[in-house]
Amino acid sequence: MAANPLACAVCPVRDRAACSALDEQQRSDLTRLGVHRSLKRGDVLFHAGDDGDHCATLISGALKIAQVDADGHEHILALIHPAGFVGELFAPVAHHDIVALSDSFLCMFPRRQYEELIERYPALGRALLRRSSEDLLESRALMALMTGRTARQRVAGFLLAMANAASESPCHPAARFDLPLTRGEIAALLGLTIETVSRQLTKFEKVGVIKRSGARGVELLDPARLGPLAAG
Amino acid sequence: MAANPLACAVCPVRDRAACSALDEQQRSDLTRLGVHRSLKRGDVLFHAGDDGDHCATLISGALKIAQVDADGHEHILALIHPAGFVGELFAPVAHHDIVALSDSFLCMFPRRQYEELIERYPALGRALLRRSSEDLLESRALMALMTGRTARQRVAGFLLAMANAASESPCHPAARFDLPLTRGEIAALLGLTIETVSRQLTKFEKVGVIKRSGARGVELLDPARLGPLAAG
DNA sequence: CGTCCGTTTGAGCCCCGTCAATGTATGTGG
DNA sequence: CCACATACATTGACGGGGCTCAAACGGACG
Repeated sequence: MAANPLACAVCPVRDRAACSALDEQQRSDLTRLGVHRSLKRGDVLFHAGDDGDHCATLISGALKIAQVDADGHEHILALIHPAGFVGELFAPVAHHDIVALSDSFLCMFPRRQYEELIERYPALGRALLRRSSEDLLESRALMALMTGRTARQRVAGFLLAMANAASESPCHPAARFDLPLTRGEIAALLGLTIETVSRQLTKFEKVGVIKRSGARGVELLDPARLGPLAAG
Repeated sequence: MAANPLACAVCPVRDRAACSALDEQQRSDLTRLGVHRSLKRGDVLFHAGDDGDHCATLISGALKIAQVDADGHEHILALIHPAGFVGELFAPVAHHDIVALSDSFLCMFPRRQYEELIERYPALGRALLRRSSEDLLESRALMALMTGRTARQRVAGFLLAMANAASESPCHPAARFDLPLTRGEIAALLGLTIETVSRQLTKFEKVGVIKRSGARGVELLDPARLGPLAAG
């Protein structure tokens, strides 16, 4: 957890994050508000019930939006990727836990002052609206992935989604990547159990669709066959 | 499907919808753009793949955001209630089908001109951001309702959600209401089959938690017992 | 009265959750 | 360096909940 002056000039998400809607002059106002913060895997950024007095932009790494139900089981409601925005501008307290899935790096801002900047610079508000709309689409895609689909379809769909997220170009999936999630987290995301996820992965490996290296590494040997597995 | 001049003065959602962020003068600009439209149950407002050249505010009734998967099964991704906003401002084409669940009434706007109005009146953009954030929360609540829960828990949670939506005051559920969804639509929303939904409802009635009148009517005899059913 | 559409109910089976044991990687202390 | 502890992953056996297939029921409307 470190705090440094921001360095937008070399920021890897400077032209994808919400702040990219601002010009140099406007961004310097934002710079004065924000500080960097780094998280290690497992670190909690916000806790459900916390005062929602900060928000942030993810620069690198990955976060999960999670919730623990009455039975003590964790449900993962969404993943946040670099350039994503974190924080609830309109809720008095946080609804969910925000936890780092891998070592991560963020720009953090005091919420109140960030909101003032939205009023001062409408382009920032429009950029956030765009991000929010994209998050909504992604959330609905995740719902479609999970609703009324078998374990095989969910795991196949998840692998495709992770391959696309790992790739720089959004059109073609990466052939080889590391999962930022444990089996338990995959299960919590897909609404399955650890054992079922594990069994599906072994099945995929047995039929030659993927190859596992260690617990996290995945290589897509036959991406073309994964699509049909996810659909049918 | 009718088109009339707008009558904001008597609009039932005039202080909850996005346009409530505008003053009289600004709203009159919006009025010039929009027309009313009424839908009957089953009417399609937007089709997936359509040019996203219109957006709308729902005045009364209810809509579903739906998608048909490769197997031909419909998945319902979200419900839209009065004062809700419909349309994708940042996508070239519609991702989902938007269909009326019951007879509905909307304000429709050409998207391009609506976007211009957002640029001219930043308060409108902020209101939409707020709505979008709320939709996101709702979408994630629906995910939590469905993930890793039994059929009984899902149907119980669904009944509670519908009772709250049917009530005017969001705190207390309505004791008696009509479901705007068929069994098939409930199943498509909860990720179950028609048969399972039907069986759960008969079980609830047998143990005296609810009473059914016709296919659509539901009376909550013992709302206090429904919460635990949904949680545990 | 008859048709159509949605709902209800029943019978059987399979997928996936539960419980349990084993395997593997990493770190810690002697 | 090895023994040990911890955490995560894999694999197996078993049972139950929900999906599939199938039939009967009920209301709306001509």
